[in-house]
Amino acid sequence: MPEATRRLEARLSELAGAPVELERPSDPAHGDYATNVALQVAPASGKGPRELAEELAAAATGMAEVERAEVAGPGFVNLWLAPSWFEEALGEMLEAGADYGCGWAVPHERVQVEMVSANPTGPLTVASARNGAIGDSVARLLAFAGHQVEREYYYNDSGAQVERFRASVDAIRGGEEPPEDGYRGEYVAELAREESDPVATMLKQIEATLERFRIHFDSWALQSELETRLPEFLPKLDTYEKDGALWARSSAYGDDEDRVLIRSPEQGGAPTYRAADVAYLVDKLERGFDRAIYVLGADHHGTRKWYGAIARMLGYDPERIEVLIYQLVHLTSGGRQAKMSKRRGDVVFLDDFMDEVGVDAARWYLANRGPDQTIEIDVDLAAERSEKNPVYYVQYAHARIAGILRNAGGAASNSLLQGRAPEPEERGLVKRLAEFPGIAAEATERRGPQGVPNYAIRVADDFHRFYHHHRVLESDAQAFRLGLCRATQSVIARCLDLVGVDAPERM
RNA sequence: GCGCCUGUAGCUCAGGGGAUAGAGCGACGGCCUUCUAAGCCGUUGGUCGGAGGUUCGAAUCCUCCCAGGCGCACCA
Repeated sequence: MPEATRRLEARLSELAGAPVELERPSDPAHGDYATNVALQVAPASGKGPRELAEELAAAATGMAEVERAEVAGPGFVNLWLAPSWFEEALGEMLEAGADYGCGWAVPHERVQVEMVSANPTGPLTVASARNGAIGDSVARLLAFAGHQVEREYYYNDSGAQVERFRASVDAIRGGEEPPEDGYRGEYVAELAREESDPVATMLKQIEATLERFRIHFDSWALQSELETRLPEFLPKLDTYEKDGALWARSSAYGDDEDRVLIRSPEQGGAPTYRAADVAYLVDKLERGFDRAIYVLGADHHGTRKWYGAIARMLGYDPERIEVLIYQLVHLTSGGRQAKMSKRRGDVVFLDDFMDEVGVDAARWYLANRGPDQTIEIDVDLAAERSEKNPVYYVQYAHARIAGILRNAGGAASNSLLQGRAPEPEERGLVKRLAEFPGIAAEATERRGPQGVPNYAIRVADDFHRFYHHHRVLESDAQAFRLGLCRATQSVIARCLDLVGVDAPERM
């Protein structure tokens, strides 16, 4: 929020005796900013809301940033901003440049975001892609907010699934069919033709796919390695034996049920995945992360409370553990639906999806929707490289601005109106850009990136409208409009970057 | 049966207490000798699943009901 707005809010808050949050009304007839504070405070003050609103409006009229103030409806105060507000706000953005809206978080934390973490038993699917798109965008938002962020991939290289996978490859190598509960598909046959360890090959392939998807991992954690540290942690847990197995009494610490840590002898006596979870959680926290975020698909939501429970059991502050759940993804093409399951032939792999729609559209469509929504992506629309596709609409605004700036050569850009009143399209655009820090902060705190791309569409709307109505170069307002272009370009580039989409100079 | 998520325009979805509920796609109609028409402008289209409740004010918060998705392993 611009400093000028903060000043306004502070002074109005003092007058009203309650915190004022200026909001942007949807109807332009209601001014540039509005506040409902009179409605909220009136019951306690003994005055009528209209009367209070009148007092606030009268006081606001005298403020330098305010051109005009009105009372409307049951007691809203509507404000129209003075030219000086637009100059100051744009000036702030230009001064901040690419850093506009960053670094607001206090205190800065060390945060680990663990994401994707798919078993290395097959290529990544679109379901894992949503995990990555959300996790990576949240990581980017956290870093933008000022936190120190590390991305980690945790892979299971020692459980029953991996053994089944290896057995399937070995079977084909021996000229047999994979076992009934094994893995099939083209990629299994391909791995069987190579000599290398299929798990290692899969991991390499997964990393390459993720790099292509623009997710870079700082570290990779192995389940087998963490399991070796179990003897260190098991005695610290609240456990009991039942039916020959060792159980964690997690239900006493907020989990829905108790979980088996060590299988009974009849089941092989090996540690479960849950046991490795314990070692991993301690490992994360002991490595010094203030916060550890797990990104899990809805099919794992049953274990959501487990992580907090073991933190509590081991005496750590459970607030340091966060579990982000996202719902499933369906793809449609020509009205038909593809279901994703790694063991069947009709899966949609992330690489195929990127081939089909491009990396930009893939990232866009997977970050575009709230994590709580089960989403359906129309592959045909996502693949369309045209005006129908919002991702290109936004990129086009960026490229258009790049074109103007190229044509401008080194012409001066600033935030000075030189006594001119800003045009409606200029007002709209500056106000829109002023929303950006709030949008980024809200997306970060909600751990949901979807607000960013949706906001970027609004910025592109406002820019295209401004562009259509006003000339930038060789106009009387050239320097101001070039400044506006620069600020817009930088906000669009940042929005796209936060969801892992490129901002092209030309299209 | 229990738990989590969801139900908003024909379709896919924004919307996390405010004024007349928005966008994209779809459908229909205008605008290119001017910095990129991947653009702009307009029309069409909604009992916000239902019923109660809280509030000056509810798509938004609470309760119940209905419908759908996902879980409820000594798989992960």
